[in-house]
Amino acid sequence: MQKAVTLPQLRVACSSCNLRELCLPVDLTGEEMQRLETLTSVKRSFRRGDYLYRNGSAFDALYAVRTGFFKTQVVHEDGREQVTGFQMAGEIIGMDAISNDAHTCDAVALEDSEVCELPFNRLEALSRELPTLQRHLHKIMSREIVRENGILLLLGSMRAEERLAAFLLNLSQRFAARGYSPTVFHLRMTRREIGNYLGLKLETVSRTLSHFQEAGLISVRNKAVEILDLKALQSFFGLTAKPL
Amino acid sequence: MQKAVTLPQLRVACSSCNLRELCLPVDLTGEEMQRLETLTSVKRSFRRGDYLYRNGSAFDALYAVRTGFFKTQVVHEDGREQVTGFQMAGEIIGMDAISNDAHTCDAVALEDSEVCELPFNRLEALSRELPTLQRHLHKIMSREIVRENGILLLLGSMRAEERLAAFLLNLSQRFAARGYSPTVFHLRMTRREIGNYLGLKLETVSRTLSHFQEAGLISVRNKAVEILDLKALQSFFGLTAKPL
DNA sequence: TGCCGCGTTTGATATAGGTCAAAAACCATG
DNA sequence: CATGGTTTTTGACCTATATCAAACGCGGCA
Repeated sequence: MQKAVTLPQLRVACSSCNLRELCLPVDLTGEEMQRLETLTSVKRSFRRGDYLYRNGSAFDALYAVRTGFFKTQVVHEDGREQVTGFQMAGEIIGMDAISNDAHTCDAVALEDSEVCELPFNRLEALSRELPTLQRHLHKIMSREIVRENGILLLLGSMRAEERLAAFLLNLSQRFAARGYSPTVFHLRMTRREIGNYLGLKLETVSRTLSHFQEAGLISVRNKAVEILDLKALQSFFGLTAKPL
Repeated sequence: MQKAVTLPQLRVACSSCNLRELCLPVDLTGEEMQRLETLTSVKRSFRRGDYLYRNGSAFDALYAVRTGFFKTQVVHEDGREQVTGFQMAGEIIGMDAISNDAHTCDAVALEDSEVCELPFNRLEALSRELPTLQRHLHKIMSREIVRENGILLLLGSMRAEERLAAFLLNLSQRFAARGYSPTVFHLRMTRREIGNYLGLKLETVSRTLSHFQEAGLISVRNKAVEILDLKALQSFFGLTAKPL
């Protein structure tokens, strides 16, 4: 395999980025657009397993995933870890760090990935100039709060099967939003990571996926997943939460 | 008991509020302080059980708790509820609503309470003028994300005793920060609400509190709690997570 | 090509916490 | 201060998921 070349820091203007629709979909006039040009950001590459940041790292930027996949996790002092999310292209991470000027969790690449670094001071300054950008930034943070509320519901009151169904459906939607198949995709994370995220042990994840397969809801072979009966999976996690 | 008088909407300036240190502790120059005067907000009162907002309510303001206690909860379509937090004086709620221009959870008063309404448009406009206020607003939202990360850790990987210990210690700290006793306080919520928040059944909450009491860590009598051995409770939730 | 190690699957068994139930304590109300 | 409804406690029992263990399979590397 080709060795990674350490690229000279590549500067990219958000205004001309093809992920902008997902990442910063702000509606700007021509003049405002020019100001957005000033928000150029550095692109950085990561190999699988690399840390984008760690608990305690100094905070100076948010990161937009350009390609690849990350997980974020909080680490308890006794060593226990909790995966708090899986992030894919167009999603923004690092907002946990604003409150303390230091990151409070780890972000790890699950596959070779690239991110855009969005210097936060610059982002704040620009959002003082562009109210629509300001509002968008607020929305992104709010969305993260809502996302976590949803996981709380999962962890606090759903059974293993419901958690897995919700997890698969969520991935499905996000792939679809990026133009990929909502029914056929590859899991980038291990059973252990899925389990950790969902508050389950890896064996339970494996067993539950097998149950889904036996029931004809999905087909799994290692990391390759195909959703065969989307409706059934939805009803599963929704109103009709019956055991298989 | 005296009937609630429906007060004429009382306008309060944040700049002269005695909770400002907790709520909006921004360091402003004299001139900036004058601008903060323009952020006057309406004070509203609630009886126990009243809703401050509901899932679906239109969004136009954040709320700062002035007195009393609230809980926030998300409601799943099948009716299941998940308490996502308990809020006390100086804490700000409603940020979930920014992403959709509508609230995505309920906020319910757990006792007679008052809030300050902070019109979000005004807050945004002012934070464009006052970078320190802007940064503070971002910190508040970030803090909420960090808080939820912590609960994810609780729900995803801690045992019942650890969850309860963490819960009590968290309340203790927050009371202390407001000048109340960190060891003697009244729970404003029921065992069911605590359980719901922590992903446990009310019986488990009750039993676990009884265990703590038998072990001499706390004394509980209904809603009255006294923490007798703070260190032990801490070590409990921290490194030495041994069953009693 | 064959080997090694990690990830996954599956089974057998254990257990934390859930469920069901009943009694006791508490609180608001008339 | 008697009353009825809600909250809490406690006990007995049950179940979903964890734990422990073994076998399998796939992917990377020599």
